[in-house]
Amino acid sequence: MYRDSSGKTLEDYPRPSVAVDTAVLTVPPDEALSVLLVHNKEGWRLPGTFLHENERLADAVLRSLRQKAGVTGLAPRQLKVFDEPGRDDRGWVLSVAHVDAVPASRLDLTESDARLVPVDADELRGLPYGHGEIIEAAVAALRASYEEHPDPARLLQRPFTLRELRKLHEAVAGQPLARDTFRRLMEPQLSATGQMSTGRVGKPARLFWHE
Amino acid sequence: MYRDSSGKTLEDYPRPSVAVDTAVLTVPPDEALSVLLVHNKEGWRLPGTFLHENERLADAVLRSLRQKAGVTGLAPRQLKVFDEPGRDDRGWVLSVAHVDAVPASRLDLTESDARLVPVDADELRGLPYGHGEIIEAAVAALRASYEEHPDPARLLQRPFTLRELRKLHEAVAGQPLARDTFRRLMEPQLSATGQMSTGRVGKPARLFWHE
DNA sequence: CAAATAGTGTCTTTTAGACACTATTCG
DNA sequence: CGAATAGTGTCTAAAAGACACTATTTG
Repeated sequence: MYRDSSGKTLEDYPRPSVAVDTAVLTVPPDEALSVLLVHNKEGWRLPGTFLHENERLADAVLRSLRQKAGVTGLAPRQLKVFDEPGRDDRGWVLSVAHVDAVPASRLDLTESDARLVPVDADELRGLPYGHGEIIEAAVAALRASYEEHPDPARLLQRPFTLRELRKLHEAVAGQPLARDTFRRLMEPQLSATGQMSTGRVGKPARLFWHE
Repeated sequence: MYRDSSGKTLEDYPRPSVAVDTAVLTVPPDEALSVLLVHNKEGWRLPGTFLHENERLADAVLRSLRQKAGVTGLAPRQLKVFDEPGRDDRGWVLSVAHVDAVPASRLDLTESDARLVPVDADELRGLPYGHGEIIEAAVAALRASYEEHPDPARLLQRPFTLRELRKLHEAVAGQPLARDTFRRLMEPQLSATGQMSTGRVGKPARLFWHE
């Protein structure tokens, strides 16, 4: 047992509880970029949990998402630590905000108190515990990661046309993107599968994949 | 006192100790971008401290820097949380890494076990507790902030010539910068003071200030 | 055939980089 | 005067944006 110069151990000093809260972002088919909210006694909020003993923060995030949205296999990224004393009336609580993105098809919202809300909804401005601020930072982080790369969060699960990729980017960016500029930036980073899209109106498009 | 569904309070669950560690970056006159290290029983490391009860993380950073380098009035920025169990043999310790930048003239290294080390020194690669990784992230964050703006960390304390500003940017970037491109980017963001530099060889240069 | 979409080419504008030239000061 | 630095102009190359045109499919 480690003792400091006054003979005390770390356990003799007060310690905060540590929580994780996560903005899970997704793009449902033909819808806008949305964030996952869960319901508890106090209202709608980001999914979160308290850190267990000797658990990694990322593992606590995965545990909370498995329980609250039935989703697994994510790769959460830290955003920032919320440390205002008094922000949680249960006591001294630090919260480490995270962001992650997941294909909408992998979220199971059927039997849980969970739903998706578009990230520009007014409702999100008023969330307690700084959760609105977390969502803003999460959206900014996702937008930055999509700015230069085709699909860093792997939101597309199978080969896609340039149109499908552009529609995804437009949902993430929240604004339309020029077709030719988009193609010029993305095509060099993609590999053609050799197959073509079928079924819809218009000339069939090449299907691409990346990495 | 808040009690959960099993009647327990937050204090009944195990909690980690929380520390802060800070990479303090500076550019001494005519030297390279450097980081502040302090000495303790185990060797050289980044300055840090344990978070006190109900203290803000930024305040813990300021407290540790006041004690260990006699510097005040900084504005620390969070980088990331280190959470590997077992990273600290004193027990379960989370560490929140921070970065800050300060004019070299404001550091008091005379009577403390502290020194400045250039950020590209091999010695920094081997620091324990992920401190080498913190320094890399801190340098990247500082470089990103100087990429587009004249002096976001206020490392220049009085009016400066474009040459002085460029030398600062070259120290931060770790590489030479083209004179004309640099001027084209920075001059629109500066205000001329109307005064000129004196004393050195060459044509006197205009002195600028910003904000 | 009309509408919709894919694929490609080209022109213009903007920006970044390279370089050249003149101006002013110190030693 | 010569070296060093400031200030400005200009040419070129690269990138971004706008637009036009052809090709191929569905209904």
